[in-house]
Amino acid sequence: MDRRIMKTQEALKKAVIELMSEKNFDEITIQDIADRANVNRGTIYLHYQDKYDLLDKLIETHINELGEMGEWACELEWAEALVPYFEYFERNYLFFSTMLASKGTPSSFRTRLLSSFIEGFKGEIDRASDRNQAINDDVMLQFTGTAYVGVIEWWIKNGMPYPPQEMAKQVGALLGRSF
Amino acid sequence: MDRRIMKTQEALKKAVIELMSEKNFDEITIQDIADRANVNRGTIYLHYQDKYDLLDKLIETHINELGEMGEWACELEWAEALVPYFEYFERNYLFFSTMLASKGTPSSFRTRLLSSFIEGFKGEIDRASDRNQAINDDVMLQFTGTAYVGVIEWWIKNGMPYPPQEMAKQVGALLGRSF
DNA sequence: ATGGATCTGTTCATATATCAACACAATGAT
DNA sequence: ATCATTGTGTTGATATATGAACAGATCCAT
Repeated sequence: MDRRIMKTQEALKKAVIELMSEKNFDEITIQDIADRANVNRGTIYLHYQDKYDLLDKLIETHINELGEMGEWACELEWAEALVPYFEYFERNYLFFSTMLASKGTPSSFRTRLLSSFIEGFKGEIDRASDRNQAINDDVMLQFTGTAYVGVIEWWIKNGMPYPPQEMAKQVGALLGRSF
Repeated sequence: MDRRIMKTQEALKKAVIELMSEKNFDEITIQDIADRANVNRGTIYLHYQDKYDLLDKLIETHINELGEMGEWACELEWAEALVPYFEYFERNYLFFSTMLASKGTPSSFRTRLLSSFIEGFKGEIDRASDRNQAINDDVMLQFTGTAYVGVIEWWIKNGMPYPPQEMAKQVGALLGRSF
């Protein structure tokens, strides 16, 4: 991909995140975004339909990156496999805290995140032993998925009180217990 | 000036400063700068002759900005007039510390800075009273100029042990005493 | 010294970003 | 209601940045 495209899109996404942490998404104008990103207003339309599309693509980008990390980290123990995730959350703190906090966010981010996790969890259920015999996939996935999202949400909103490694270890233990 | 030019040049200058704080100027390659600035190698030649020209313009930019601050701040007491200067040094800490530290820097930055200050000091000498009767302009300017540069150099190299306001007050008092 | 590898400075065709201008919609104050 | 203001999305001409390729220079190990 052309360097200019990357730079422009990065700047735009960063700008939206920053602005959303300052005011409601509705009151953010295209010109605001352009100014913050130091980009011509028209340039935005070369990449996105409108500000909703921009927000959408921004979210999608992160969901996708999380998804790809999953494939990469399979074949690992939970406690280890989770480390890159929590590091990712930490690295993109402003994004996650904004998206999880912002009320006016269209297309609830939390919901999309949950779906993504549930999708990733499929195939992790231990059907070898019979301890999960009485538990439906639906129930299992919903249980672990919401649990996972919930801890992340708490961790982010509370300013990441523990380091990513620690979180990975503890949440990893709990997930391992559930599946 | 076109936004793209500004962004590119900013990125390039930032890249040079960073790289110079890591290795000797001689061993910095054009490709290094391009990579660090996330810019095509050829783009550099659209703005500068070579890396020496880039470094030169970088220094010139700061010298000029300092010069313009002088005109703006005249008609003020020294202690107040110096505040924006020290704030400027603080804001561009990496630049000044690198330029003052780097041995391999061609066209000694310290010398250019001194000339600039001496130029700015002209006209500040108190000829109204007769306490400076026996002192030549040359001597006065060289004295105060090197003193000023010296304190700045010390302040920067020692990690700015006092806040800019404090430095402005103290150095302001000393300069006022001299002129 | 010789050859391979890296760096330099330049060129070209092409892609992207810019600015200014436009018509139109939405908003808000009088 | 109306008018001025602000925001939106689009267009066209132009400026700048890009990547690839080139020839020559410099460096370095053999």
